[in-house]
Amino acid sequence: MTVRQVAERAGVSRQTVSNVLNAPERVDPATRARVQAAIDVLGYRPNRSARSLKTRKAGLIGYCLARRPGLNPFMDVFLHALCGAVENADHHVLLFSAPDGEQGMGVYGDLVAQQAVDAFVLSDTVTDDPRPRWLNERGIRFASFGRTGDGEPGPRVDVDGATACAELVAGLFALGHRDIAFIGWSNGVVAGADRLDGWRSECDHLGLSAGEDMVVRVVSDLLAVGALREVVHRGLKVGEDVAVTGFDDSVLACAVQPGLTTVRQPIAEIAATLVQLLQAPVDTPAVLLPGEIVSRRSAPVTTGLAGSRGQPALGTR
Amino acid sequence: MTVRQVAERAGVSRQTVSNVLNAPERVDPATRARVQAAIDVLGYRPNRSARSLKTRKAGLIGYCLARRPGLNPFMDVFLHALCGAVENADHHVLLFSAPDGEQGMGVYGDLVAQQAVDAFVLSDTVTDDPRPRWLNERGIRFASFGRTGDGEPGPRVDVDGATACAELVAGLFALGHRDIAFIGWSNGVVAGADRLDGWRSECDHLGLSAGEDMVVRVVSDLLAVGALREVVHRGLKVGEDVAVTGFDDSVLACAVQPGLTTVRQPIAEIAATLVQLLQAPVDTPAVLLPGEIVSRRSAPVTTGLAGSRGQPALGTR
DNA sequence: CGGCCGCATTTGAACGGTCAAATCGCTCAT
DNA sequence: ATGAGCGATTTGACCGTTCAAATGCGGCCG
Repeated sequence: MTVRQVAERAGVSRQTVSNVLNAPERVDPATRARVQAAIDVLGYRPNRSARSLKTRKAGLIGYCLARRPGLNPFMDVFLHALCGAVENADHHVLLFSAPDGEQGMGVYGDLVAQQAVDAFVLSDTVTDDPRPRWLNERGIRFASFGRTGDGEPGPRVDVDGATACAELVAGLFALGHRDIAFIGWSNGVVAGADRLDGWRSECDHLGLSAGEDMVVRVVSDLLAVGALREVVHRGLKVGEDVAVTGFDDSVLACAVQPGLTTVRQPIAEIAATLVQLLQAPVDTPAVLLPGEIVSRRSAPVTTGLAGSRGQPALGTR
Repeated sequence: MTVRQVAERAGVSRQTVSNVLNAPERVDPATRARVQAAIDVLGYRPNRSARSLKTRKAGLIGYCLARRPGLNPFMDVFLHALCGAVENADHHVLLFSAPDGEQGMGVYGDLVAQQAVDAFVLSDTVTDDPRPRWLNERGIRFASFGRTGDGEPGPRVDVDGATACAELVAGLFALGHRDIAFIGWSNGVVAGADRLDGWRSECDHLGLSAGEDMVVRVVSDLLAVGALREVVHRGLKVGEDVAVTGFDDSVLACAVQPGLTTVRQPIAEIAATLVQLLQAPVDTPAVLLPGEIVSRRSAPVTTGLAGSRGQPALGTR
């Protein structure tokens, strides 16, 4: 099924069919309807390869899967959102894998050289991630999801961890807690630096201690579950004696007992923004989206915002 | 960077360059080396669109994301494995989403009509999943991962749930348990029917009761976690009074306390097999791969197989 | 010495679109 | 009546690769 066959059936030339699809306003409404009818009858769909060859656009966005599967329970839902957002732009997501660090860049480069993808979406970025710089140096379009170092080039979007953490601290304060510690990843990891900042500034604001002795560096659901378990182990009541909060709203958060209060990431917006940013200039400032605090029993904060009650923990009817 | 430029630099014709890449044996070793050198120097990578256009192969395998993100904790690691297996065949994975049921098939059809993908890998199949039949009727290549109804056409691969469940029952029996129930999904869901069979036959074999009153229909980690929690709630000791096993070896399995004994799915083999099966005739019988029992504290079975000890539960050093 | 075979390599055409420029048919002003 | 102007449509060329057929070139045989 080609453009010629449609053209023949509609009694027009191939270019007119092409125009109906790509620039309908150039075609006379009557002709347009006739061509559209032919397209519908024949079930014609333009060949992607042929179109790509001429337009020099693949219609695909590359996404590299994290090297450590299973570690990011958030990835599943993120991919889903990304896929949807990309499809809204009449593109698709091409998955691939690559070695860690600098040497993995060859794969990125090859994909572009082969014209297999038009741009990349980066996530799971690490400290000194070579990707933003490498891609930028070669003029390859991309957009990052969170967690890149501040100096890194390229448009990026992230959840406003600072504000969300500050709100969590305020919420815990309102519950009567006065000793609020911060457990995060090891010092080198970029992720969560802003969360630490948010915790610290709100603690300062409320006159609470926020020294290094209070920083153990868990701001992820995975780490929070570990903390939660330790609290139980010591015979303390979670949500009363000790409140625990996470950061992700993964399945884990509602799977554990008691349900974990976390910050839900506005994934759909994140994905949509990423797709927009693929068109944006490299020097576009980072877009920060607000996270939504989801209150569960591990720290029954009230956020004052409507509709922020999370799904109940699993298994409790 | 085109095949012509490489040809010119190597002092040969374009076709010879093409042959070096696609049929090296047809080219004289000396010429081949010269061309290869030119390719390396120039960093030439063949244009995928142009190649696709001529060969009528997209070099992409379509994979539809499950409509319910977050429900399948296994998906993350599966996608990773699939991606790797597909890349070994010099292809890539194209992600897409589609509405449930019959109406979603339009998306599958369009992708093929556009020549955007060569074949599909199906997973997350449901009862009366229209996809195998629909694709088969149109001669579209695909391979399914588990859980299709028995009558469905097309090659498929699955984990041998029957054998794995039988082994679990035997392991529990050896631990002294005599009342072994089966909790599974609701009756309609295809998934786990074989697991139920395995449980039943081994119970019969050991002279244990396996009537309908013992069937509650959890053979997934998610369900197992619920069961586990209920046991704790009733003040019973998991792993001693009551043993609980799951089926997936998801992150959940080692995140809960005590760690959950489950069946690890041989994901890499599954993915590799799926890719192989894409070339196989539609009437290829289903490939069953053995699952590996991972013993944790929720049911400390000994399987007699070496190396089947799972990662320790999270947080226990 | 001419013709034939086989291997290595080259040439022409085609894959299915889209871009850019050309053409067509009308209207309207000169 | 002529031609400029304009919108709608068509034609020619090209994107980069591979297939199929053609060509060139030795060696071998008769």
